[in-house]
Amino acid sequence: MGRRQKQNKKIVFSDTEFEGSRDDIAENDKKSNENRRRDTKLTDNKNNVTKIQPKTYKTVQFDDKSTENDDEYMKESPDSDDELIRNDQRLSRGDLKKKAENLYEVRKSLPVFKVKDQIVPQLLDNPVTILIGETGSGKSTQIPQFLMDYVDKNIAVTQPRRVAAMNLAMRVSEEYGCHVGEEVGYSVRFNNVTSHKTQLKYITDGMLLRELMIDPLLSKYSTVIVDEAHERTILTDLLIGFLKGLLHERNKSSDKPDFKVIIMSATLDAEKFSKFYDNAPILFVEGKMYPVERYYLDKPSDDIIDSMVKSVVQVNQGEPTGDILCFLPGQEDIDKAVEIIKTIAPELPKEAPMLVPMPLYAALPPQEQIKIFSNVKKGNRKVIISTNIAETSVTVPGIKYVIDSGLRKVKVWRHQLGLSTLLTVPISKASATQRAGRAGRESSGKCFRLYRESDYFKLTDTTEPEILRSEIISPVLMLKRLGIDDILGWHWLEHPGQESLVSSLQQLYTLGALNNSGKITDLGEKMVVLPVAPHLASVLIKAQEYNVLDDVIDIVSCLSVDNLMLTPSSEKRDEINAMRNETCTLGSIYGDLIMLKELFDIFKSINDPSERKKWCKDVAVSYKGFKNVNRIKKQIEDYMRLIKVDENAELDEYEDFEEEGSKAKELKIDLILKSFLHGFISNTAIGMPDRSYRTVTNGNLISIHPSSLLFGKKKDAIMYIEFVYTMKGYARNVSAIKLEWLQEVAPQLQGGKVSSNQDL
DNA sequence: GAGCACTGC
Repeated sequence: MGRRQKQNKKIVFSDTEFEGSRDDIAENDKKSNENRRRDTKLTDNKNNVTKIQPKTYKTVQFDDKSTENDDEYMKESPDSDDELIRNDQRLSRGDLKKKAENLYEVRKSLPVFKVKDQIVPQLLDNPVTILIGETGSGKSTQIPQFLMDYVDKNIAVTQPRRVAAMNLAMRVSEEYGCHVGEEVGYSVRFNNVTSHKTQLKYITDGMLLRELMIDPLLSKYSTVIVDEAHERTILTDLLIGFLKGLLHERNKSSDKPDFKVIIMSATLDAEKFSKFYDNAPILFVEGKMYPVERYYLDKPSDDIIDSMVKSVVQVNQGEPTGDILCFLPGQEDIDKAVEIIKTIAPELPKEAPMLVPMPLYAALPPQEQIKIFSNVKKGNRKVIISTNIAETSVTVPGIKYVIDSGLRKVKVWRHQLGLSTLLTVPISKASATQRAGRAGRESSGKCFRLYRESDYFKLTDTTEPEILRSEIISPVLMLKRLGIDDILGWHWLEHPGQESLVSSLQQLYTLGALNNSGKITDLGEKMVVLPVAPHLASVLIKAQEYNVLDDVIDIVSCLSVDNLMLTPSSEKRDEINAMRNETCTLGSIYGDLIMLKELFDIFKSINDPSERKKWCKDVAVSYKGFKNVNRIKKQIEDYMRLIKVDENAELDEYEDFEEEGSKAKELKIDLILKSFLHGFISNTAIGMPDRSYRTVTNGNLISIHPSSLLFGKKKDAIMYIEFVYTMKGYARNVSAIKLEWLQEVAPQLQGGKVSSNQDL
């Protein structure tokens, strides 16, 4: 390449060597932006690329909360995210106005505020605008407020994460001078804080899609702003696609367009969005980041944990105060690294700060996660060792050094095989920049990359959009709900590929969501409403027929909560397994679905919160998780009433297993499992004489996952909710089923594959 | 016979 000039600088610590380059991130990103802009002009003259720069640009230390939208996660010790929301309801209108006036001074210093007069006319003149706002530009908080003065009807600003939507609404309502839920509000799952007054609504993209399913014209809104579009989640991609059709629909009748779309994104992907929306203009606003120096290894690492630990020690001895953030791909690596640092920390030279390692990953219990926000003793140095969660979802304050393995874990869906694989893969350049940027939020910092600079140049520019490597049954059902017949020819922002789409259509047909001509059925309309995957939605509807809906709702709710079952440490493993088998007498025979039901019943039966917590600890389940199960259960019950599958079937009075005779209990369990079998008929396997299992669909070898209560038990046939491939094929959330049920539930299964005569 | 990254409804 030779594009960049280097002043080499070496830091040496045993066999970990960094080759330094003095470029900082801001500088380098600026260069690559310039390259991109040049490319745009070269390749597409019609693209109107406007670079807007603040007239008077000076360095200002921004209030963290005012400039970014992904922060403030888990600062207290909440049972649920919603308890994070500060309560400002007691302030008078006058006090609110005063507060807003004070905040106005801060707002004025934001880069995007300084170019307000240049941006706003552009946004007003075009039905679609692509706004590239770098980190710290203030785009998420300011742009929507600018527009409030000009547009009729409501503005929706979408966010990929709930916490971001809630915090942005909090902040912007303060700036605006109102209570949350008045002129400025938010809408996320379980929480709709809006009123008839609300003009500006921060909303998760999932919630807006849900609104779109109910009102396909989004007639309440004049403007939809899609924020963080560069993250390319499935839901954002879908939304961007739907909005394209909607622009056409809403603006075709009148000369004056009444519907506006703004795509806000970090640096990359601008051209793609612009082309997708018929060469929409691109605006560019610089952000505010402190410089981050980057260093590379001069030979590749052969043991990433070892290199990570050595680098931590090296930074600790060679660099002034400031905490360290390390990126490793997964929990196992992180736990190992933490252990090693804990062990060696007391042995290190006393001149350097004492290292205090802390793990950070989503499966970590909340009380452990919160520790990363605590202060360590003077003279100590925090070392946070994290997964990708610290790249976007959690912002750790006080970070001055980032050490990046350059790896992440990614779940890849193989639709041909109907299984998912968890792979460790190199990150993208965009991701590497984002990780490094975590060191430059409060002051200048340093980033040490545990790979060579030549390896960096080999990385892909951006992370592959999620839609290309995921199961897309639910998106396809949404398209069908909106009456889109030609799924293969739809204007996908990223076309998922024919195979993936055809397989989704076939599965939806098998579930009864589509008819022979590929149109959505009544059942499909009901499934799209339920806040669970289509497979589970069909299970719920079948359960109502079998009159076991309450039990199945409980189980489905448990399945909807991540990290409900905690994985005990290796020393405690046998003890916990024995305890779970003892506690769940039925689960130990029938499997994990019934175990979940038993555990949830016990959880509900304990009234005293501290006793509940103790019980959760004993059987290694998440307390917070079960509280979420309760909320999801209530939501599903509401939706089931809404869609009224069977007028005659009513939600039963709650009865738990203990109150029933053993015969009745057995029958009920059969019906519960049969309900699930209707949704998961292709996730079944037959027990072989050698204790292995072979899938019904294609005879592949499959093993029961060690986390299952049925692990090591011999059954005639099993049904599983998920099929993952790690060291080998594993079935997760396994239940024992009777062989004859397969015939009963799916006679067409005979002789192998589920057939489909659907005309595609 | 041995282990799952991150979100969203």
